[in-house]
Amino acid sequence: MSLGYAILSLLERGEATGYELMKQFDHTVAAFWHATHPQIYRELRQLESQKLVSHRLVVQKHRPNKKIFRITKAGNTELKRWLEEPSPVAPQVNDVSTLKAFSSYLLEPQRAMSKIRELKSIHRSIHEKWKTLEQQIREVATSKYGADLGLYLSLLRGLTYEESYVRWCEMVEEAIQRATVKAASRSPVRKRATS
Amino acid sequence: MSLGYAILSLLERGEATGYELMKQFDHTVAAFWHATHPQIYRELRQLESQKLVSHRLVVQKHRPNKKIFRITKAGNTELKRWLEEPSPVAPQVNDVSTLKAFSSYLLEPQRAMSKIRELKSIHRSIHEKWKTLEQQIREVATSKYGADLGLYLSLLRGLTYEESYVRWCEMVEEAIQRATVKAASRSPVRKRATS
DNA sequence: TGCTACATGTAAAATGTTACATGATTCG
DNA sequence: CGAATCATGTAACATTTTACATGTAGCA
Repeated sequence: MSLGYAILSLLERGEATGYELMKQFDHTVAAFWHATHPQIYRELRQLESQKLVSHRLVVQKHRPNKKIFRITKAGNTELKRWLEEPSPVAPQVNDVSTLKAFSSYLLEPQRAMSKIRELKSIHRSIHEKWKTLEQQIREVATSKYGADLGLYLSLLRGLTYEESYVRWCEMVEEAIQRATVKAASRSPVRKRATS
Repeated sequence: MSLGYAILSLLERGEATGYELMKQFDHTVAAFWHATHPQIYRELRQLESQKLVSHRLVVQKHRPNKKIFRITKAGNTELKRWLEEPSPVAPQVNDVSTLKAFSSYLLEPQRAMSKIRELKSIHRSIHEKWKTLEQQIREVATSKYGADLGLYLSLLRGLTYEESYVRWCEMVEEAIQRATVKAASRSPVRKRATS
């Protein structure tokens, strides 16, 4: 129940509604976790049944009431226990773009090339976003050992991940170039590149 | 049904049994896709019902019979169509180790430090494995535009991914160091580091 | 004799996504 | 006046993981 621990990790930093947790997944911790709201509401109910979180109801006029969740003492203990436990080494898996690269030889080289350039520009801009954020919080986050440092560390993962994605795109471009140039240079007087 | 396309991508390179596909997921294309055998058998049945793959039965004595699957013409067409279609940009998500780093401030700095070093050594050795493989196939794979190039490109993704993971671990070590040293230097005559 | 590899599958549980459903407020 | 945001949830569906189940062959 990793999602449960993700929620506990957020609630450890302060109480929140399901809706707020959802937004945190989409923004703050997007670098390493994603969850949709039905998932979150379901998991919150489960965590509550295990007494790892509790909630209080805030009655609102002219708006639906909200349930503000907080982590319990038991939840805090469980979170710490889980931190100590060894994590399974999950290899990088199920990346659709890499899967497409695997079969990209079925496309014309020029087509494959333009696809990879599109992908590069997307990841380059995500990388820029992380970079900006990193610069903004670096000083404060690394000035003391606490929650901000944790946020900073996970943000760094987003940064290095996107960096590696851009780097990969560049290597793919080079490799395609090399493969097509080499192939062409072996038959200099050709009519069509692929036949 | 991305798993379906992963299977079609493998079968495009040659026929295989469900068992062989499973092994390919675990070894050859482990850099970007993972699937368990119940998943593969189910997906093969589904692909067959859509006429994207077909199979022939090979009767074996003293062993269970095997079904050798191959991609159909329709499957090949569908694979090419899918390659052209734009992929959703999936951000890097649901990494348990990064999630733990997010809450690592709950552990003693020394404990967090030793955890990240363990993680680094694991990813360093995976990285080495990809690096060796890359060097072995680079020349052949980039000498012509074909299936080997595709394999090479996806392997490069595994390489850059693990590289970025190791780099991240190093940055985490540095950041923890900085945060604890800074905190300590603000109270030079201390009895305990954390109190 | 016990472990690994071969080879296939089912069943159940857990997890994740998409669509449906409600209703007020704020911004342009 | 329409779109986005706030705030909650359900229902149905799809996907993924784990455990169960079977049986042979080869190796140490």
